[in-house]
Amino acid sequence: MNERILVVDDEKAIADLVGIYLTKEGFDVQIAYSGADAAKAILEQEFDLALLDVMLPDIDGFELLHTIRASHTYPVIMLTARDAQQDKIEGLSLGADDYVVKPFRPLELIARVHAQLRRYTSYGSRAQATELPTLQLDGLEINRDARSVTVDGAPVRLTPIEYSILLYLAEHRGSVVPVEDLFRAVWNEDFMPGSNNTVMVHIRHLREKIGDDAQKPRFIKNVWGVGYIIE
Amino acid sequence: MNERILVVDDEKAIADLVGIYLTKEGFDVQIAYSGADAAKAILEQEFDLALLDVMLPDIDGFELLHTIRASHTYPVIMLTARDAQQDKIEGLSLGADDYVVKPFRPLELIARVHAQLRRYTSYGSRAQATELPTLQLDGLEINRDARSVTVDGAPVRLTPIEYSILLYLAEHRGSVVPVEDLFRAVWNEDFMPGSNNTVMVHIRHLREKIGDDAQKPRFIKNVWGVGYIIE
DNA sequence: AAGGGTGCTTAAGGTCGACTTAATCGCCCG
DNA sequence: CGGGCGATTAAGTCGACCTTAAGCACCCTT
Repeated sequence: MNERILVVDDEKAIADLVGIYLTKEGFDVQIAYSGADAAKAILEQEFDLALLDVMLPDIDGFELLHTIRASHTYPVIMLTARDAQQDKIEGLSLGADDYVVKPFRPLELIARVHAQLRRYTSYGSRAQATELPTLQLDGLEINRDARSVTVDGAPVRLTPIEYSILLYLAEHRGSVVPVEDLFRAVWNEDFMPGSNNTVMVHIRHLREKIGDDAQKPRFIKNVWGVGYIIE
Repeated sequence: MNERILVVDDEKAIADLVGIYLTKEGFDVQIAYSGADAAKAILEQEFDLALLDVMLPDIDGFELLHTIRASHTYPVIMLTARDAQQDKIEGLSLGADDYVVKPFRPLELIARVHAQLRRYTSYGSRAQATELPTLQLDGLEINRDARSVTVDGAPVRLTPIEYSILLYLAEHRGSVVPVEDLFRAVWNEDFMPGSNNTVMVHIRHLREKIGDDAQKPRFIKNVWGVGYIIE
């Protein structure tokens, strides 16, 4: 059973985008485009985590937070806009388990969601679908907390983009990741002709650092015409 | 028998939220929305810990603290508003065991409650794992009680902000702390473009005082594009 | 076997973050 | 009211990192 996540944002584009990323992560996503819909969903359904936009036309996010807390203990992450008055934002985000400032990188949001679920499922009542802070595969080890990577025990220093690429591929190991998806997850921008090359150069640097030979790669393999995969 | 906790805050929303979080942790929670109610509860009931808002319409939080201390020894944690630099010192010197600045993360509050209860119950009937007042790592030693720091045994004098930064990094050792998180934790304000530089200057002073070279740091290491880490 | 598309490599340039230094602001205290 | 200390802001340098471009190698199709 996958974790169920409630996403609340009146901006359809943002809500849908977030929904897509979370779905790709293997979550069951429910989207509400208004505070009213969200309130209804909160009362009628069970979730493992909620993502609330602070600014809603009908109900503000803080009220929804209270609605949730009245009968549930699952983590709540608030989405706040950067422009609005900071004091108000702080007040509103009071009581949330975490909050993310818009615009955010998809990977950052995903990371925070995972972090909260880790804490919730390990301390809470639910059976643990243990999301470990360190990811291990073959001789490759990724520590999310420290953002560190080791290959056969030897530490490897990666740049932010290299790390993001590796993490995304590792978290989707066993699945082919289209270059387009990879680009959007890491850069949070639309894929353009030419972006392809950018990704490739980073892949190359990455492979160099983790000791991967493009001709006979141990970790990051290319799927011709589609993208990359870690098996 | 669960520990009993008294929560005092005139803002119903906040008090209720705190109550929910504590209940979820397994505590018996009693909430007072006014200083008068709180005073009554203090006299009539026994508690293991109290959370007091400093700003109350009718009675000052410090007065409640005195009321408690007149006949009880259980830990008291003060909730202070943003501007708290002065309140902090005053509250502590007046006998509060800890303070939490609003807005706070629920997890932080819970952690402090647990810490205080551990200390309190370890002196009482219940044997418990001791909460170490001093944090040690390599040659760095941080004494929370005395707010003092030594490097290889040599005392180092830090300003409040420097100390806060070091303490936060030390408490999260092994994890990369994003500059934004660090800023929010120390300043209790939202991160703005330009805050970055402020953090850096303090990091520089800090490194200077603890004998850290930015090029090859022993304690505070930088993770490019993200933040800082003590390993 | 040839050709077009795709992936790999290399190198150069531009950008951005980290560090440093120094000047200014604000506050407490004498 | 001025001195001193700490906090903040500004400006400048340096180096790491990212992007872009171009040529080469490889794969797949016909």
